[in-house]
Amino acid sequence: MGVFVERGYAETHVEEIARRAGVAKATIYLYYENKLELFKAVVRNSLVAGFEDLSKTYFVHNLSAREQLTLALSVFMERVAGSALSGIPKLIIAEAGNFPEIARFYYDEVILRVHALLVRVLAEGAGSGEFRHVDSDYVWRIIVAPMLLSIIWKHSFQVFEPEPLDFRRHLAAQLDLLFDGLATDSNKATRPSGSSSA
Amino acid sequence: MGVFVERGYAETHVEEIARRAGVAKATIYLYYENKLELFKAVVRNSLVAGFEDLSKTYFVHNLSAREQLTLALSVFMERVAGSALSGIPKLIIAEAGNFPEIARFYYDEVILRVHALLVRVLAEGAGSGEFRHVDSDYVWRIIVAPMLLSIIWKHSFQVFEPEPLDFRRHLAAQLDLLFDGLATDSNKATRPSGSSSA
Amino acid sequence: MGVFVERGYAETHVEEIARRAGVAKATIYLYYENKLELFKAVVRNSLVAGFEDLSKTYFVHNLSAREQLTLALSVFMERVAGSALSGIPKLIIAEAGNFPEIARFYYDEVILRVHALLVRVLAEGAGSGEFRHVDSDYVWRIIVAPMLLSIIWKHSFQVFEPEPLDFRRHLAAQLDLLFDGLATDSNKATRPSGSSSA
Amino acid sequence: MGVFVERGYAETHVEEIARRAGVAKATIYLYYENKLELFKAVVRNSLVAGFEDLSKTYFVHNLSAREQLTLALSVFMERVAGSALSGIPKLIIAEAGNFPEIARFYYDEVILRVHALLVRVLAEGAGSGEFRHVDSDYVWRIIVAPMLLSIIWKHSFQVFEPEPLDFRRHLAAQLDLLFDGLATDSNKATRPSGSSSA
DNA sequence: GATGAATGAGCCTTCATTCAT
DNA sequence: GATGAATGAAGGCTCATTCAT
Repeated sequence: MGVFVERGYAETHVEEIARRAGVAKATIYLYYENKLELFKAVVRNSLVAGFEDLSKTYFVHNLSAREQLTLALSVFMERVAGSALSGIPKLIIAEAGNFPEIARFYYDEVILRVHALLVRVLAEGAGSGEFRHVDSDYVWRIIVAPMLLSIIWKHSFQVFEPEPLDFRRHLAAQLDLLFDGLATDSNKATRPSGSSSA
Repeated sequence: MGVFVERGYAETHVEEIARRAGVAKATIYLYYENKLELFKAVVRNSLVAGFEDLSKTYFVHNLSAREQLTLALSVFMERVAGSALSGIPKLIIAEAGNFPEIARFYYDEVILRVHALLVRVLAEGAGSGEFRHVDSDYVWRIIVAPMLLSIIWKHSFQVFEPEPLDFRRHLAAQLDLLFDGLATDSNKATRPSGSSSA
Repeated sequence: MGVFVERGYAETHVEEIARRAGVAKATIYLYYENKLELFKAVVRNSLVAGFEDLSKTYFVHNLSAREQLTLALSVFMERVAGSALSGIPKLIIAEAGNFPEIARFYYDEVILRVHALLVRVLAEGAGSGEFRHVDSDYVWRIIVAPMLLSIIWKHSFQVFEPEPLDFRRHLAAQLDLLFDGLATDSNKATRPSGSSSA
Repeated sequence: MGVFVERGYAETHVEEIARRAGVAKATIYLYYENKLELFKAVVRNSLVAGFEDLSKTYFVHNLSAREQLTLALSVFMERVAGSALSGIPKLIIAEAGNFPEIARFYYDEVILRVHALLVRVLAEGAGSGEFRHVDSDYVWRIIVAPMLLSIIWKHSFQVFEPEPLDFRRHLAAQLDLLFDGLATDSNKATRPSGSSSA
């Protein structure tokens, strides 16, 4: 799968895939109808692998909303951003124009789930008083964004930097900001529905 | 430029570029040595256009750090994400593997500047007491991330949604979170250097 | 004309011809219908120039056959082999396959004349007792051959040699051999019609 | 190989080569990197074939210099001039300007060998008293010239003549002239080292 | 008369795909 | 089941030629 991620669909030749698989080019066609199906299979399999990997960890309960959010992001960071799976999103982004079907697949299988998950956690947090009420249909993307950026960074700009991006520090920075914001207390917006300040 | 953004480099045929330009294929080669040079020129020109567009607006002074940050993100949102320029970053991300030279160009011309700008504003904010002290070398990416995501969303997943992403609402959600964080006051982390605690 | 000789017809571009002529490419087409006509004109003109050049010298009379032969070869050597005209034969040889019309032209204008000239001189020499009777329809080519070779050498292999071919020495070697042969007298073939043996 | 000889490199299209070989154009590229390599291979192979063909015959010993010379020229005439191999020299001459590398190859592999061979035979002949002492560094080309001319004639001008060139007669004419010269005995140059005439 | 700009036609080359073995 | 060999289809690029200015 690495080849697809590095070079993109068009620049990835069936011959090279075969070589890396240690078989002849023609052999590929015994298992896949054509290059596009091969590509889809690769994406699908990686996605499945990703799901299984993620699900191993996430079925834990009795966590506060904050803990859930922290856990979700941490898990993603470790299992996806830090692994070979990180290539998938990058690939989807790059090829969405040429293969809407694949983008759709990813949208249905990944994006909608992430969306649902985050909206639920935000709602739980708001319900429990942990979180402020926010525009969750938009906020969820703000939360996801740094994850995505870390992946893109890794695949596209890492090479130009002296040191690799420290995923833990990246995550810490996000969580710090995410929960507490950038402003100092005296500079916070005055919110009528301030919590238990009284 | 649209074709390159939609289809990527490989799937964009010189013939189509020529057709859209209303000239014959050979004519393209009067102005560009080859397809790659054409591609680079397109990216470069768009980037230049982007810079000029941005710089028209950003030379404003006597703004608080918060106002600067808000302004920077707003301007980007309007001038880049909301315009045809949004295709550039998407394109760079997709083709970085095949054309490191272009990725490098973008890194030097865009990313480093954005980095410098944000780090400076963060420092100013921290100096003036507006902002908390944060890990600015990592935080700057967290701030940029939602901008990037909005672009990617637009180019890769917008089509699958009933309504287009509302850039203003997206920005508002980010700013809300960015400055104030998600946690309610009583759930903030206790920070030793908490400001108005006294 | 140099370009045609060096590169051949196909590799000689109208653009370069124009550049060397100090005009624009389109200007060429004001004077020549197309590239082929231009090529023919170049060949024709060079040939005409060659003829005029040669004829200036050759109208001398009262020479013995041997003197005539010597003169003819000398003149050719100086006026053709040693000049830019040498390119013509090389060019004809190279392009005869693609442009039989040109080869024919050369055959009619040059080869047949040379043939006639040499056959006549050989006949005169035989008549006067200067030369042996030889198979003049074939011998004439043997006489021409070294001339041609000197031209080919110059255009195709000269570059690989430390010193340029010395045309005078080349001619001297030919004349020496041509008149006296290689064998020592005692090794000559015994010819019944030996000349002044009686 | 015929196509290259007839049309030259530029006018020989890979498609036609493929057609003559009874395969598809793309098949050619399975065996040759590109058109130039194909061309080189054709030349090289023909040359190799030529060498093998020649060497089969020439390892004969105990021959007088005259016999050696006669044999060499006869063999060349039969094996090269009279065969398809005759195309090679014509091709080299035509394309030397565009592909110096190939001309060099031919120079090294063929010309230098021929040169060495002839110079040696001339020296042997002079040593044994069979031949006069001549300027062998120039004379060798005079000897080769008619061979070359016969080839060129065949490929470029044969078509315009009613009868094909008779190689045997051509060779006979050359040998006749080569050994005995053109002049009758009484018209020979008076050479001090005249042999045993007395 | 001269030319800058434009192009149609064509060739080399690549690569996903097929198929006989 | 695997593959070596072959190819159809397509794209990048070149260049002789045209034409409005």
